Amino acid sequence: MAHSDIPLYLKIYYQLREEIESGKYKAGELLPSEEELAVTFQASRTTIRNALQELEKDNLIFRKRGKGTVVREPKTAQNLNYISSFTETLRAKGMEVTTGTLTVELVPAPPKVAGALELERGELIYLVQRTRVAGGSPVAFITNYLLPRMVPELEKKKEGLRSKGLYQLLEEEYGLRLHRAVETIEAYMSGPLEADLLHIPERMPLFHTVRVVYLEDGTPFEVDISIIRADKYEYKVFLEGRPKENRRSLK
Amino acid sequence: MAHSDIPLYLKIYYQLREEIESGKYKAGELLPSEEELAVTFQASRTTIRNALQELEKDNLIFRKRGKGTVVREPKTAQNLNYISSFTETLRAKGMEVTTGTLTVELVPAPPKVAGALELERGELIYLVQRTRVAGGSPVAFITNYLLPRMVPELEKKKEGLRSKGLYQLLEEEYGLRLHRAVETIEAYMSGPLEADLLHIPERMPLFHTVRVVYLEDGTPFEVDISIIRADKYEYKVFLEGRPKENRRSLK
DNA sequence: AAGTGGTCTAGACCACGAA
DNA sequence: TCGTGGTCTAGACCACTTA
Repeated sequence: MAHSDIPLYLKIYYQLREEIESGKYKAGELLPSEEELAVTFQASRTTIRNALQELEKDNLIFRKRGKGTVVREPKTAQNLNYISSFTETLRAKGMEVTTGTLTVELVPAPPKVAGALELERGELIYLVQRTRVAGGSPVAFITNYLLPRMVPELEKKKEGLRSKGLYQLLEEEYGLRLHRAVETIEAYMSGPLEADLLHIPERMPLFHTVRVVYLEDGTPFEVDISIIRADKYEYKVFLEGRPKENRRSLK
Repeated sequence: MAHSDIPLYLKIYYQLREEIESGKYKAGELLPSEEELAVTFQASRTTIRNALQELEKDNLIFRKRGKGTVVREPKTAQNLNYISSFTETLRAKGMEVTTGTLTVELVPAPPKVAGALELERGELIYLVQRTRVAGGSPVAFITNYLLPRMVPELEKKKEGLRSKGLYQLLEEEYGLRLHRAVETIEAYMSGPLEADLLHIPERMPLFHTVRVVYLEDGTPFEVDISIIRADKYEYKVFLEGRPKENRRSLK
């Protein structure tokens, strides 16, 4: 009698999420009190609170002491900024994305990349370069540098990169968990090189992004440099709250 | 003998944070086990876990079952994306920012803005337009639309906008708490209008951003439309984790 | 005054990682 | 096998909101 390994509080979380999303509890309304939920789910209040905490992380609810647990307007229950590849982002919008050119090779790390990834000068690193095609025309030229010790024999997985996003492959094939990333976005105009790579005229607006990705333990792991046609793409950034004051207790 | 109203778990959180930041526990090292901390702080393990959870939210630690609680590399303990004004962002980088032109007026809401702010067509709304100047030249033209019922008599605070960022004024003068925002970033080239507003040639790369800001209860409250010289500015985006799978229990 | 979420305790058993 | 964090219980008192 497989009683599933999912912790109780997560099961409760899923069910409540479903009920909120299905409209059983509407925006602005109160959820049943923690005490009531504890009875209906046959769980302790602590477990209920654990489930509610997950819903709060998802921004589906917020809580008012003395009042109750309020269902949020779905409009602001947006996702945060996740580490997604260009391909994943476009596909999530329903666009079809294919790969044009694709190369995978081991090269000495360029100085800037070596700095970001904490390497010695000239250490070998995987270089992946791809053209991404959407709607029949190239829309982005993407360069990735990856630490070889984390992705051994990457060149053998080359064909996987045609269909999957890079990050999906890193997760599925190497079990890597990406934790954080910092991305810098600039805009500039195409020159002769970009015109050639993306088959566009010169003096077209382009995004130039540099992203450094870190693993759970803080190791910098990958550098992603993308050149993207600005007339075919827009960035969405989700912002949350105001900068924290550095509160200190007065004693 | 004021024994302070701060909950015990927060006091423990502050102390541990201090000890991490002061270097008592170094990156990569383990914190004492929850059991040990419970003894030294004379608190239950639940309370200790509450404190550690706060540290985890701050990205100062992460936990490994069977192993212990690990102090993170400070490098990835970066801030997330907060709702900051253009001015605040530039000032945080140490740049001096002043205001060029500045207008505040009540106008009928344009259709797109009325849609984003859930207004009736033609309802009146505050329109704030400013030129931001850095290093002697205009770098951005910023347009804000704000709900009048939330910021009564905004025109009287006009001069405050010369020195402060808009969001700082909203907090300090109106006690508004900004909760979430969604920003869309595009790049395009200057035409005659932009050339005039920012004193630049045509066909220069520009950022065009549209931001909708929501309050805690989910009310859309403000629309910010900015045009920024791309040769003077870059965006930094902090990304966190991978998109959640939509796991469902199988029973 | 009654009901809500916030904090806290003292225990228990489990799953995982390392020795 | 042992120590770690993860889950869970049953109870308690407090702070805040609303009536």
